[in-house]
Amino acid sequence: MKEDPLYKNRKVITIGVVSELTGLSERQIRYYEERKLIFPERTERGNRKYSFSDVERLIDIANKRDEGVRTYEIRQEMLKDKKREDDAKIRNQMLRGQLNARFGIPKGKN
Amino acid sequence: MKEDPLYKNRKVITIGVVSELTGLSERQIRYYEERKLIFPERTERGNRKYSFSDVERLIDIANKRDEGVRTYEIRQEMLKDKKREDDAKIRNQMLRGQLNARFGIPKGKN
DNA sequence: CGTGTAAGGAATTCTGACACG
DNA sequence: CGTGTAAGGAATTCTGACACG
Repeated sequence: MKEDPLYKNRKVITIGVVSELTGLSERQIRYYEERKLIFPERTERGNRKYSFSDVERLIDIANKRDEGVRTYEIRQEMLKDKKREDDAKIRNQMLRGQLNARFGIPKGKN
Repeated sequence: MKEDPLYKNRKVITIGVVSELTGLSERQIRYYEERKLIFPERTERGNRKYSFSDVERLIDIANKRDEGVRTYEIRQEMLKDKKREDDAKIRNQMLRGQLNARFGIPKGKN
């Protein structure tokens, strides 16, 4: 979908730097992964790599945790948001399909 | 000058990842720093951190090296480009100053 | 000049576990 | 549940140097 040069989503930051950037301990960062709140990639030998998006998400998580929200609840919210996005995407595609079928709208920029 | 959320310029990538991203050896990357072609930041204990801009510059450097351009020459080109930019910036500021002095143009963005 | 490599040490990261609560 | 910590090992990074050319 997105272009590759979206620096924001490229997983290139090691956990130590993420820890500095977010103020979270490495233990916390790894735990949030265990709870499926964050999904780093891995280097060949297993070192975690995060994107700027991940860093922002971690800051969000940290704020919610400060408010007392549990990791399970944070995950539920995430899944809800994801569902909304996916539904919106599907509605969009259906609309395009209809328009295209009836009027032969030339394919726009995605 | 620029906003902080410019992911492109934030120095967060370790040399190992930069090596993967550019295909250059760590030795080469450190050498280009020695030759003042690249300027990573350092973590508290001395580990180098690079930005996406740095990665792109390194790829440029690698291409020029492949063409046989020497590091010294690459540096000269860099300095020339920098001077052009700086001169343009100054001309721009002078123009703003003139306009402002004569017509009191409200301060624009930057 | 540009890059490879072996050297030795220090810092990083990883996993699984025990602890407290 | 969420996080700290000590444990042991493996991988990372650093610097200064020798090598070749």
